[in-house]
Amino acid sequence: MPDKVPIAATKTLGIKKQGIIAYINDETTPEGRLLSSLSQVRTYQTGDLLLKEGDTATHILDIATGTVSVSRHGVNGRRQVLGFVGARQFLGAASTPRYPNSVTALTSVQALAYPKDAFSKALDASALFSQKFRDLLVKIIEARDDHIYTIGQRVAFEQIAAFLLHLRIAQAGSKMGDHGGTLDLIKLPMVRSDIGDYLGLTVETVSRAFSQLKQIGIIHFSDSHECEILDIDRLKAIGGRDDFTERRGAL
Amino acid sequence: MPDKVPIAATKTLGIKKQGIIAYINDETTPEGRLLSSLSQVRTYQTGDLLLKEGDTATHILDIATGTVSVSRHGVNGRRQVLGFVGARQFLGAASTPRYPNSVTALTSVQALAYPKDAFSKALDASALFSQKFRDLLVKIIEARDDHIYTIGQRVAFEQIAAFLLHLRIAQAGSKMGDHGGTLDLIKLPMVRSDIGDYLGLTVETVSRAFSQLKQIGIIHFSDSHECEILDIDRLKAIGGRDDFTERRGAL
DNA sequence: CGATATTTTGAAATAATTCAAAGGCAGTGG
DNA sequence: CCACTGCCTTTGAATTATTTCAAAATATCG
Repeated sequence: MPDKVPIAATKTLGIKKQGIIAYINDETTPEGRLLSSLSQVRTYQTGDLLLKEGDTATHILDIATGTVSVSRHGVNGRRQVLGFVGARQFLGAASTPRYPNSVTALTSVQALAYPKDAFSKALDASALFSQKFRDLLVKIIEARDDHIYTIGQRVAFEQIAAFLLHLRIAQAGSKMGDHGGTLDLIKLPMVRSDIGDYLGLTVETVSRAFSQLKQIGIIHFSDSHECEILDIDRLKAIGGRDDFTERRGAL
Repeated sequence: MPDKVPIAATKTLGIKKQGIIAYINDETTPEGRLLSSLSQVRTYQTGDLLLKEGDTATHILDIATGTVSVSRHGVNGRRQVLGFVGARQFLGAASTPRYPNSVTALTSVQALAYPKDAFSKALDASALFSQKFRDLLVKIIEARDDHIYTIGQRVAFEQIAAFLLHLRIAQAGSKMGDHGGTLDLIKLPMVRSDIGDYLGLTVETVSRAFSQLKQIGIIHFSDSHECEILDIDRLKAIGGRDDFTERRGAL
């Protein structure tokens, strides 16, 4: 019986539970099982490129552990970071034959790679999987809309506050079922220039905004990649869009 | 035989061909036909609200004629326009029970309203419809990414150029099969403050950017809502992100 | 045609960038 | 183990893009 289990599935048994695709994929259909068996585990180091904009789109990636940035490069050295993607989020959906964005590892990363064709077939084979995947896409759109609102309507100061609130929710989500606690200790795996490119600001402005929030006692940094929220209410007053509902999935 | 055709379908026969949903909906399935028959035509005047953020999400709207803006309102009078949506684009997808955005008519508008439940069922019933709809969602994400890049990385001057290029492609798309010509005569159904709220700029800055482009001979306005592109190459040099592939669908 | 809203332009104020430099932290090799 | 190197972060001062405030010109609507 062990020899009937596909190699990839065996290898990935531990990690699979962490991927959002594995979570929503319907393994009651033959295509669903096939998709599951065809996935491969890929590991990356900090700084590695998982996907490169312009490359032929062959796989859907499902982040199991670690964090990546999704970005797009302009002609003159400009770069826009479109999002930071962590566990239980996926990457690689494209309407064209090529990836529109680059994906870079901010930490060491374990990802599951699903071949695009098998992925499509599994979606076609299961209305439920299709439905859940569609829901993830809609949530990505809603997250992009939040981002657009932040960049378009808020000043630097508020953008940073909104960014922290956003990370807070994202990290609360990935901790679901965990030993609770530490909701207000935010990990920032990205460097300041990533944050700047995410918000359309310079590193200096990002740094100044953090300093401002520190100075008025709203946040505290033990080191520059770990932020403690001291006054969540005031932080929400500055950067809150009402609530920030939890959103999952990312592109 | 005529009495077997559903009333709504009869009434909407002329208009249906123009909606993107009718275009991609698979009427070979019973649910597909049902969806088609359940749609109703709605007409709006300039300024009317088609959907209001926070209202219960009951329908998917498919714009047949006219243009609308999709926007989100902040607490302190701020407003972010997320997109301008014209013929052959749809609205109303939401991951929550309520619409996340408001939709306002910029011109008189004819739209087809599909009940959400019937819409979901039709998607479940047809893998092809589901696939095409998924593709529209991915294209919306890609359009949002273009928008984020524009707001985050470009200066006012370039944003306006990019905006014009974007409209140009959108309008070229909706003219497909038309008597050709006039690709470089851009209609601007929205007012300057809509453009400002779309790009995160003030009306004054928008106006100044247009004036700048006029002065260097790149564009010309016959009236403030009709822009002629005189030098497309220079416009692309300023606001072009490489290409701007044609994108369809919108949220 | 008059009244109202939109667009444009100007001048002053401000937020953010650019340029510049110092301080902190991590990794490498003597 | 410490010092050196390189990168990241922070802070300061000058510059610039955009906003704000204000008013005139133009278009729109009843």
